[in-house]
Amino acid sequence: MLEIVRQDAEETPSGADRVFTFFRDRLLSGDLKAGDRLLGERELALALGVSRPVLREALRSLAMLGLLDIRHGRGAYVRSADASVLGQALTLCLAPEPNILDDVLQARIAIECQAIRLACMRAGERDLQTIAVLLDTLVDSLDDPERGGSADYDFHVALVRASGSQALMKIYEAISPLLMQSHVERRRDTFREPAITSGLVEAHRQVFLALAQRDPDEAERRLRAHFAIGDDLRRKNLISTYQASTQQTRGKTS
Amino acid sequence: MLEIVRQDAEETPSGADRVFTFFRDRLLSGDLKAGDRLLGERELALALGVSRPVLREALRSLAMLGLLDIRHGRGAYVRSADASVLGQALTLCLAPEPNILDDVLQARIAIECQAIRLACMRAGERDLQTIAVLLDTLVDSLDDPERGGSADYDFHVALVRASGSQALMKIYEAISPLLMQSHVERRRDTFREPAITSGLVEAHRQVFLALAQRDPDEAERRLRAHFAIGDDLRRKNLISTYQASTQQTRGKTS
DNA sequence: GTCTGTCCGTGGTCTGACCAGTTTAGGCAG
DNA sequence: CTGCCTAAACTGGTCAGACCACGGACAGAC
Repeated sequence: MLEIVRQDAEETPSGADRVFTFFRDRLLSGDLKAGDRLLGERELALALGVSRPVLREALRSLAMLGLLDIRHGRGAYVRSADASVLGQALTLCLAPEPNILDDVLQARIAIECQAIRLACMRAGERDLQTIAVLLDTLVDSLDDPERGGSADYDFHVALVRASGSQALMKIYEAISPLLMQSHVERRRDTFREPAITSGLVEAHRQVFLALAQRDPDEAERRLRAHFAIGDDLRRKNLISTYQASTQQTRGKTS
Repeated sequence: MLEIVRQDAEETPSGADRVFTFFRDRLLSGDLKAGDRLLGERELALALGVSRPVLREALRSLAMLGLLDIRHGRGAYVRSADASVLGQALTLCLAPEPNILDDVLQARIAIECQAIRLACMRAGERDLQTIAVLLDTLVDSLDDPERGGSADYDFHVALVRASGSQALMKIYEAISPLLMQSHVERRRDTFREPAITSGLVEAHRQVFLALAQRDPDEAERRLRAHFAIGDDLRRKNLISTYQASTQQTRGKTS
């Protein structure tokens, strides 16, 4: 059957907005797939009945949202959905709030705890193998804060990915940039103490073990214990910082 | 051969992008607060050294991201961060994925379970009172799918809010529109059966009780049980649908 | 055959004008 | 003097046409 799309005159849909929603809906419905190339700006403007500046405003907005990849001299291409935009949006939303770092950490715990429960039920053998490899990497890179932090992050990402939930994964990716902010420096301050790092590895191993045994409750408990340790560490670090124990002057007491 | 010194020493920051990031950073740093009014387009264009179309592209992009509220004849005003953009972005990101509804439900469970744990520790008396009131509302609106669904939603939102975590709250708001899609119809199909609805209320009550007693583990367990019931319901509904039990033909078996 | 330079199509920008809502200030009537 | 009503001066919204800058493709020279 033939459906005539009528862009009826609502209340001031305002040209650029019309074009914007036009393309957004095309993207949502799947008419436009990632990699598709759009027509030239002049042709599009003509086809949609708007001037080029207006068309450009809409296109630019779509590009800002990460939906389009506009390249000078090449053209505009549809880009696959990207979580980075999500992250930016989240950052903007949380910008005015204080104590965002701790808050985002709570979101992280939320996602991971649910993810590992799902993973216990749905993770495949390859998922477990991947995580096991990352666990080894974690052990191998204990003395390197850079690589160690990266391995740590990869481990947790693999955990979330093993849940098989795209929604959890996307949200996790979205909060990752916020997470990074505090993660690296925190690790930089603690990696030197062997008791801590070895405990860290042990915590990861226990989480993995519970996952491999497909025990959701146990896995979540281990994971929460792992986070609790980090929380303790952070608290102690805070205390020692404010106690003016100037013996370790490497950190900035900002 | 006069060599004219060009001011753009960078690598194609591309006018509109410069303006965009300029304002975005101002918003992030707090230089621009919600409610502030921007200068006129002509003045801004002059001040930033770009033409009006370029300035407009940037402004329009910011408006699309929900950061600005541009009104014809009035001017451009800074808008407080809104979770609706987050929701849109998430929708866009998850659009190409199948089974988004179930996935988003997993995210919801993740957020709520962590939220209630935090709530057990941080909820104030007024938070508990609010939730108690909503619980009563829930009881009072058992026979109305519209009001009942709304009360249900409000109850869970209050739960998350009681966690005191803005990050959890924002993410919850972001996934809410996705949640709504499946929530209303699901409830419409089940509200008639008294056993279910009464069980539903009981589940909510138990969650609240555990929260009031500040017992994180118990609260999470109750909450998970509550979700598990919904899951069971959905599964049974699915089964009965595919068993061609045509006695209830209101639902489309798309 | 490869390299290179020119050409063409693309997005990027500018200018200047005009249209359309919104506010406001001034003038006119009471 | 007070009140309303109109018109001017904002504001953003749109348009047209032109030109610049970048990238790739083709054709010519080596």
